[in-house]
Amino acid sequence: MSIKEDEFINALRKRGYRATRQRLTILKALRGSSTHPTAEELYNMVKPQIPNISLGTVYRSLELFERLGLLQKLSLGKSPCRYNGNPKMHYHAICLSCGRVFDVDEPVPNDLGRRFSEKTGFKITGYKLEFYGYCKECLSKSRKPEVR
Amino acid sequence: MSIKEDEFINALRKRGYRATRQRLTILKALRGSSTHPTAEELYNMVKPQIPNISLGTVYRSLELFERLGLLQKLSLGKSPCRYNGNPKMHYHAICLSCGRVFDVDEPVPNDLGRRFSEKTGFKITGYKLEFYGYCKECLSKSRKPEVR
DNA sequence: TTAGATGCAAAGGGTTTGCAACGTC
DNA sequence: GACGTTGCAAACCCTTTGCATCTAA
Repeated sequence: MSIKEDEFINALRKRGYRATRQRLTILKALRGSSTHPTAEELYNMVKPQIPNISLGTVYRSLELFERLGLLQKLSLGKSPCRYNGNPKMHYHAICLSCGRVFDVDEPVPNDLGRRFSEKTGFKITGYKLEFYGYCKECLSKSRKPEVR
Repeated sequence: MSIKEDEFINALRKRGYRATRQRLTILKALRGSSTHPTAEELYNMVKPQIPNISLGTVYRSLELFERLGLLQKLSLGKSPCRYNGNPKMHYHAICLSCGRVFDVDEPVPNDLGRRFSEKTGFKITGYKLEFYGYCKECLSKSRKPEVR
């Protein structure tokens, strides 16, 4: 865990960013969470350790982490964005009816996007795969399922 | 084209929604556009034909179309959401530096998500695959590329 | 006829931002 | 000491919503 922390600190310094207590604490909270917390949830998770941290700092850190490829940002319908700091890439399935986010544990085609990258010179640092549809519960409840 | 329009009208009526001029016009504008317009861009595209249409109606229609699986909504960083009405599924590659959206014309693994669906009873109506990274131009310009 | 849809405009709220103070290097 | 970062709170602006009116069925 501390080895990873060093890696993170180096990754920041290498690019001229500072390894502040706020950033370290936020990333640790994100990594330690198996859910996909919102910015506000992270704010509350971090507050016991840094009581006067501000929500703005959380947003600024998350934006930086995204640019550094350290997390996945999930923009769901109306609800606030959720952040996935799990280094293991995985898919999500999002229910269009209740809005819940499900993890999908399926193998990832490992050459996904390689051809595009070679053809265009686009450097892929990450990807996001989201399935949309309706979860079991909503399907059984809905009187008018909007399913193709 | 008119056949497709009939299909759309039926899809709406079947579920108790009305086939209004606004909805038909908005969907046609979206289908006829190869870019991924924002709600406001669609609003301006439709305005010549329905001068007193409101932005709220555009948003409400787009939200309905999404629930019906007729479009793909793309939530990009800070910019407003973009809507992809191209019936042919495709991927996108989003540059984290300049924010541009590139279409990826690569074959889609056709059984993606099938296992998850069978296992969990989740009914998949669509999916979204986005690559993140840095486009050629930004890579060559950037003095401090934030690339892993 | 009547229930769903629209137009309008105001409200909403997640996210961003300016600036002075602070902390890292 | 210099400059990147934070805290605070106000501003932003995309998106949603309430309500009277309209219209598709």
